Amino acid sequence: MSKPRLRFAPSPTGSLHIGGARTALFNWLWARKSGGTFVLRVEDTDVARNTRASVEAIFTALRWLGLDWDEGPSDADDDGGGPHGPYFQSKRVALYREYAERLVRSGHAYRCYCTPEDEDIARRAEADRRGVSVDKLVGWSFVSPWRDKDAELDKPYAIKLKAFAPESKELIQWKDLVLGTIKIPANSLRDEVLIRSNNPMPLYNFGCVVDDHTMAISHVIRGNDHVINTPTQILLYRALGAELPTFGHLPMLMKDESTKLSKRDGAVGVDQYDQQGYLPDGLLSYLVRFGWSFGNEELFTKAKLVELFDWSRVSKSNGIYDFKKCRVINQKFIAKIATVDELSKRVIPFLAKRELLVRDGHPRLIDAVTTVKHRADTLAALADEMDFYFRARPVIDEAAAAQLFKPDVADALDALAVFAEAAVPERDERSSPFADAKTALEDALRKKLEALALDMKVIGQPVRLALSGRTATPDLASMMLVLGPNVSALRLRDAAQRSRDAAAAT
RNA sequence: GGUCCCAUCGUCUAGUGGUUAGGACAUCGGCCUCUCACGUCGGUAACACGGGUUCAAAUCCCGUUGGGAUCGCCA
Repeated sequence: MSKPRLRFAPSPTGSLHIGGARTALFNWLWARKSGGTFVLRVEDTDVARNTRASVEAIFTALRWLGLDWDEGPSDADDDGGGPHGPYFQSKRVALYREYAERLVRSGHAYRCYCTPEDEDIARRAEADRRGVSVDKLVGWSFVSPWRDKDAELDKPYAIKLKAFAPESKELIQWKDLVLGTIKIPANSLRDEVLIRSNNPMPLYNFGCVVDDHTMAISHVIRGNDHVINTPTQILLYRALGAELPTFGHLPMLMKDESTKLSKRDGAVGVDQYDQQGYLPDGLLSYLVRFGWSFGNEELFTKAKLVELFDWSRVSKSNGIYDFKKCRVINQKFIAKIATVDELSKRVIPFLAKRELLVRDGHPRLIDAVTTVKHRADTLAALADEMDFYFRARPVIDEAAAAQLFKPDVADALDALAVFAEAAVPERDERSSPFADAKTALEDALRKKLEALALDMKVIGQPVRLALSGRTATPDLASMMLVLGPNVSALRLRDAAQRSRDAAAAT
């Protein structure tokens, strides 16, 4: 048994949709789990809707997610040159033509000289006959008069598959990896156009099968909306005399119980998650739950996913996409799974957006992240929590300052500035673990307050505001530690000064 | 309407003939506490309905209801 080959075959009509990302993930997971191959193929046959920018966006999104492909384009201009290329359908038109003609010769397909206009006329006639409007005409399909003729006229023609079989009692069936055995009556199928009369691009089902066949794809894993395409594709495989791949249809992502998730429903583009500061594995942890679960665990690294993934745990029912829950998962991922090191690297661009130029390896970066990682649900929020550490002067919450910086706390703030200079250690990479240093400083601070006859409940908020400019931050000792003795003292003295000035103002 | 698929707390789910139907998120309340978080303890909350099969059904079968997909010379 040869190694599985799976593929993700997006159509470049926009940025990568989270539904597409979910599909890509499942294909990628099984390829990695099984030691198989993950192929990326671009289904760019809809010239009117495809854009170069979309191709780039999809590649960027896939790379950001870490879903690397073994075969496929290397970028929008370069086909990559894998063993089964090209990987852009637009570059494979000769192949489709060749296969279509072969099907005509073998009698599985035929040349249909009806024009789309002919079909349209027939459609209207049928609608009139039934007394309904054309857009209400369902369950009707055009039957071509050319179906059983072997004509070769000097006119444009479409190539159609002979699938329409009203008298057939046959059931087309397959064992779906997710859904189990599915049986569909052969006579419910239509004669599908394989290649148009006026356009060399193949239609979806045909291009898909020719490519999956020639690319030796063994597992076709896709959304549930493709179940209905499967029987036609099976017919195509048969006509080609090709072996059937294993099909698997994943449940859909819904907006609510009765609406499919659409572009207007908020953040549905993977790029938006990147911009908002989600972690790739955080997003993936949420997405993987649409179809797969592992007990009550909901936080997974890719490595863990590859280890745990199995088809037997894939579910059949649609799921409602919950943006809030997605955010919560990301928050937990930041707090519990992501390493401080990774977060430090990833938060830098988000600090830069706030004009805080912190370089990787900055001595306080790791400590700073340590103090706030359980307080943020995105990297953007993380950067916000860390903002005051890296600003020359904290941005003071003036409303809070008016309440907290009163003359009666000035002496206390000055005293604590002295304390900071004496008791807060300079930290570097060789320092003791942050938690230990924090505990030690906490004790010292407590003793100091006792000696000064100050109540933490009273002086806590003024100190917090002095150090950070804010009223909600990590604990005092942690902040002093990250800021260091000199900056801590400086900020406390500034606050003491303001407190005295407040007396003059009133 | 035809064809196909699906159905456990608000949401995601565990459950594969015998469970007080479990968890997570959300929600509500307590604790912790220098603030906000985090953490922690506890509460509310579900097998869509109706028939079978069986000593026993959330689990198997049938039907009903509800929901989804699809019915293009789109993908």
